[in-house]
This record gives sequence, C-alpha cells and structure tokens, in this order.
Amino acid sequence: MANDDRYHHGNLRQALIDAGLDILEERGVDGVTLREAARRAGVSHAAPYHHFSDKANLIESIAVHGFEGFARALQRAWESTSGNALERLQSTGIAYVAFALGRPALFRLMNRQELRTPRLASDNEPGPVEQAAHASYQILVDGIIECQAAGLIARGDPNPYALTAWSLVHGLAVLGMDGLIIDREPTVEAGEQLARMATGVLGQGLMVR
Amino acid sequence: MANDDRYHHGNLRQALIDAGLDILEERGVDGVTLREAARRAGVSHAAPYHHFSDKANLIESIAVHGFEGFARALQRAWESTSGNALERLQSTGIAYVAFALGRPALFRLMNRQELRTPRLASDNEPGPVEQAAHASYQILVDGIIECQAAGLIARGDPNPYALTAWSLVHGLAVLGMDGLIIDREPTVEAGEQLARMATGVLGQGLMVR
DNA sequence: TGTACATCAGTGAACGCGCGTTCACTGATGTAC
DNA sequence: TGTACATCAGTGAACGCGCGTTCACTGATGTAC
Repeated sequence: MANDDRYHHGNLRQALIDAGLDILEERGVDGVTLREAARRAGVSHAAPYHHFSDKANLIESIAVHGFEGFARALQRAWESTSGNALERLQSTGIAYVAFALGRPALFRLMNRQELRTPRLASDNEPGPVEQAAHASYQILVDGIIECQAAGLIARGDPNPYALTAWSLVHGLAVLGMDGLIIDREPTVEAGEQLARMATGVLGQGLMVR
Repeated sequence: MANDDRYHHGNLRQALIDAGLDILEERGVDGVTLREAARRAGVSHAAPYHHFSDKANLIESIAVHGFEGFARALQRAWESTSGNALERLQSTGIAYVAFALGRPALFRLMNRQELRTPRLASDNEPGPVEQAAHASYQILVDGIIECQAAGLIARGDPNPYALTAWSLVHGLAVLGMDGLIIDREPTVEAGEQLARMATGVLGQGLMVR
C-alpha cells in the first residue's frame, strides 16, 4: 500500500469496486464503466478482466457490496431503537429511505436488474445480488413478525404486511431521489421527515385495534 | 398515408414517438436511440433533427405522451368506480400499478429524469415532463381531497396523505416491475391483486375512526 | 392557370467518441527442490 | 540460500460497434403575383 509504483496492485478487485462507488456518486449509474474504474484504480483498461469476467460482473459486485451496507443500516436502525416493535419497524423504514437519499446512485444501481447478467430461466438459483437483496428484505419481514408476536398487528402470513411496508418505503425512496416529492435538492433529513410521517400513517393501518 | 414512397413523410414527428414506444416494449429504455427510431420510421438517421432538437427532446416527448395516457388511465379508474371516495381512490391506485406493469419500459422512461434535458437551476419553470407528471399526481391529490370532503379521512393539508398513497403505489409499481415482489413474470393481474391488498391496508390507516 | 421562388423536410457522407472485449506479451511472485 | 519454473496479474495495441451530431445537398411543397 505504501508504494504506488508496484507492478502488482495488491487488491485491485476491491479497488475497482471502490472506484465504481466513487464514480457512482460523481457521474451516476451510466458513468460506471470498466475503463473508468480501471483509470481510477491506476491500472490499464484490460486489467479488470483478471478480477471480473465482464462489466456486468463488476456491476453485480458493486450491487452486492451496496446491499450489504444497506442491510447493516437497516439492522442498525432496528437494534438501536427503543420502543415497541412497531416503533422499531418504523425506524427501519426511515433508515431505508435515508440510505437511498444518502447514496442515490448506488441505490439505483442496486435496483437496476437490467445491468446484471441475465439469469437463465432454467437455473432456479437466485444470483448473488438477489440473495443480498433478499437478506435486506428479510429484515423487514422479521420486523413484521416481531410486531405480530407482540400482538401489535394482526397474525397470519406476514408477507402481505411486509410487502406493503416495503413498497411504501421503496416508493418514498424512489420518488424522493427523483426530486418528485421533495422540493429543491432532496436531503436525507427531508426524506427522513417524510418517511416518519408516511410510515406513521401506514402503522395506523397495520395496527390491531 | 397510402403511398409509402413519398419523399415527405407526412407526420414524422408522431411516427418517431410511436417508433420509440415500440422500441421501449421490445428493447427497453436503453434501446431507444434516434437512429433506431429513424430506422423504424423508414427515414434516414438525420431526419429526426427536423423534428427534435436532440435525443433528450425525443425522450421527453415520449415521456409526455406516456404521462398523458397514464393520467387518462387514472382518471378513468376514478370515474368508472362506484362506491365512496376511498374506494374510488383505491381503484385509482390499482390502476397506477396496472399501468406500470402493463408498460414497464415506458413507465421507467417516464421516471428517469437523467434522460431528460437537465434543467437549469436558474429557470423555475417546470419542464413539459414535470408538468405532465404533476397532472397525474394531482389526480391522487384530488382523490384525497374528496375523501376529506366525504369525511372519510382526516381534514387538513391533503399533501401528506397524497404523498403516502403515491409512494405506496409507486413502490408497488417499481418493485413489481423488477420482479422483486411478484414471482415469475410479473403480470398486470398479479400487480392488481397485490395493489388491492396493499392499498386496503393503507386505507385502514387513512380512515377516520 | 402558370410560374418564380422561398421554405420545408428529407438524404447520405462524415466525424469523433468511448466503450467492451480480445490478444500476445511481460514483469512479479511464490514454491519445490 | 539458490535456482528453475509455473502461475499470477499486469500492459498496450487493436478490433468492431453503434451512437449523437453536423454538414452540404436536394427533392417536394406551397404561395404570391
């Protein structure tokens, strides 16, 4: 790491992913190219092929990385909130929106499946991105289940409730990023405030009365 | 229209927009190029410049066209539903999701503002796409207002309620299109069913009790 | 009804661009003996 | 501690691609007189 002139990079794979993350912030999803990532990693444009099979493979690795951080942010919100399960679930939803508004280009890339390697209809295995995405979704489902266990929302299949909650925060995130909901530059703070309000309304709907 | 060998096309502008809509269904958002649209309209690749200042201008025209149809679909759902205002609003939300799942590529294009001409910070005027989008959103706001007038949901500023409802259906639409919510190929029917469920849950939250 | 002419809406060649990907190559590294 | 050698991880030239855009041009159309 000390000597920048080494022939071997040392950890080019991670460096390319990091470069991709930088590019995302600066130029958005379409700015992420193998050549630009190589440039930023200080390496020739063909070098990435020793670490990624093709462009889609780099994109997928960035997406997986993104989902890991996303899942951590949701988990942290759940764990760091005191109060009943519904309140903790609300915090998780707010964190969802905050993540998207804080790293909009990354969030967009994570959700653009046309950038990924098309999965064959024949193989039933979910890809790595699908698995990482599912882990994040599971956090919401677990939250719903805890709410049910606490008697806060109706029992039964948690999935319909989870899908509703998920759609709400995802919609807030997407509309917020596109500036459709928030005037001026969308900020994380504005998004959180909005999310608090919207999730509160939904919480009323979910709650057993 | 009878003679295809005319030097002048007759209505090239509309033909290019129609070609763009076809391309969307077939190849998705990134398949829409000026050259491909020209090809499908049976015209040389430079001809579109007599009708559109540049590529972004064509994209915007397609988006406006899309929003017009979208607004009509929402309006139709509202008007054709009997029942109280909340039930009519629910139908409108279901139509929102159905539109997105029925024409996913078009819906994506409508909501990808990075494809549009960047608006100068100096000019406060909303662009044509923003105006068309706003008209669609207004249908939801009006629905909320009617619910308030009917005493079905709490009075006061309708916007927070409208934003919540909008986010929910938008989230359903986006997640549904990406196949994250619906297993197998997402169909309009599956989306409608899901939207009925989710908007029902939200409706409970909005309702005055 | 003709005609001159401006204007409109096409054509096709050309430009430059950055991209993804492949290829033969070479320098660096690690390991068996 | 040396050394031979396989393997790993770079380089740089090259390819083909389709794109957006510009340009000088020409055929078609409409209108004033």
